[in-house]
Amino acid sequence: MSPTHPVPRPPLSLYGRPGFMIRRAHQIAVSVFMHETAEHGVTPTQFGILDLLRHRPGIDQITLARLLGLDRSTTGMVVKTLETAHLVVRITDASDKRRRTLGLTPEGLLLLDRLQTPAAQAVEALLRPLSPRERTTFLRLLGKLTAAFNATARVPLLAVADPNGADAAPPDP
Amino acid sequence: MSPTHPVPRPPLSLYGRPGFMIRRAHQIAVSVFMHETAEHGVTPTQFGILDLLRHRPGIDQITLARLLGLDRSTTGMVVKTLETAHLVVRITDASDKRRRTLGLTPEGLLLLDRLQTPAAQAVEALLRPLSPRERTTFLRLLGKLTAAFNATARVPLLAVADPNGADAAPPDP
DNA sequence: TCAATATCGTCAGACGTCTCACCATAGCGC
DNA sequence: GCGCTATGGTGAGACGTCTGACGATATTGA
Repeated sequence: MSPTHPVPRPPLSLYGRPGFMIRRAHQIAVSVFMHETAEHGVTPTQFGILDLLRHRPGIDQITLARLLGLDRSTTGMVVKTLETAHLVVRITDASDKRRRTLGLTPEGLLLLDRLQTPAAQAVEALLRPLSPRERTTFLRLLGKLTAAFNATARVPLLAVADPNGADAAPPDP
Repeated sequence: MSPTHPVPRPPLSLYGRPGFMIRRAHQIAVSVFMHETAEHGVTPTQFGILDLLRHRPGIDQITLARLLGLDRSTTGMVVKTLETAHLVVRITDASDKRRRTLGLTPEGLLLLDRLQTPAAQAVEALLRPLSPRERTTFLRLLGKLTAAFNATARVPLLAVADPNGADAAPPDP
């Protein structure tokens, strides 16, 4: 029979599946990020939270979750980890005791600064196989695909608009 | 320097990151698959194993893992789940007692048949936001990106010949 | 005012995923 | 034959992720 594995060669329907390749791409993206930021010990998700918190300090966990496209449980768990690591603080909102407003600690901010370069390198490394033109196309199509599901997905992202300006953004009069 | 944040930057640098969008795409792909196949109670990974086992019955877990781009532990765990569900059988290889050759049970094969339509619908639903031309481009770039990492990724896929691949597939390191 | 509903958050359970450590078996070289 | 190394497989631990259930707090409407 086949004592040792023969080199495969079969036409596998699986390999043409977008879901399969997207999983692979995700796996690779995480791996590349972890490799580039190895010395800092953060995950892509943690980085995402830290990054968002710098831009939108004082938001609560639910808002954070919607901004990142995560569910409440996941967000709460990761934020707790970051709190334990003293990178993030959670303060119960006095005017709404259900809410816990979030913010970066000085250590969190420092770490985020240090992550800028490796994070950018991770992006560069991930897209290296594609030409500049292909990168643009790939990101555009990826954006089109994901954006189309924001309205229907289980956990749609919050519309992100408005740059410039301290306040604005959320509809909070 | 100490980049004290005046935050004149775009609101969320995160949203342009490929890693972030790929995570979203993965999340959406899984969600769409689960929705289309809800009545059958299988996950994309389980489906991948079932599908592969039909094409390559008798392979062992390690080969399966490499074909799917998964690590040994994950594969072992998922296969065990499938075995418990009587969809897959594991037989210790008489000539190499370390190996456990895998195969589909009649139930597994039947389930796989029933999954063909919903799985195809999941692919269709996932790609619906893109035009036919964009779909081709997207899949080509996705394939190029993932293929480029097969040699360097932690868990590279085994080389698999593509029936009618346009190009890509640099099978020479 | 008080009850119904909505929202924030947590917990438990499930699955996927990776790494590291370990066991059992094979193969190889001396 | 014996040890060394390679390989198939399992288990523990960690993290991310989702769903469903539940408690606490707000808001709203009769």
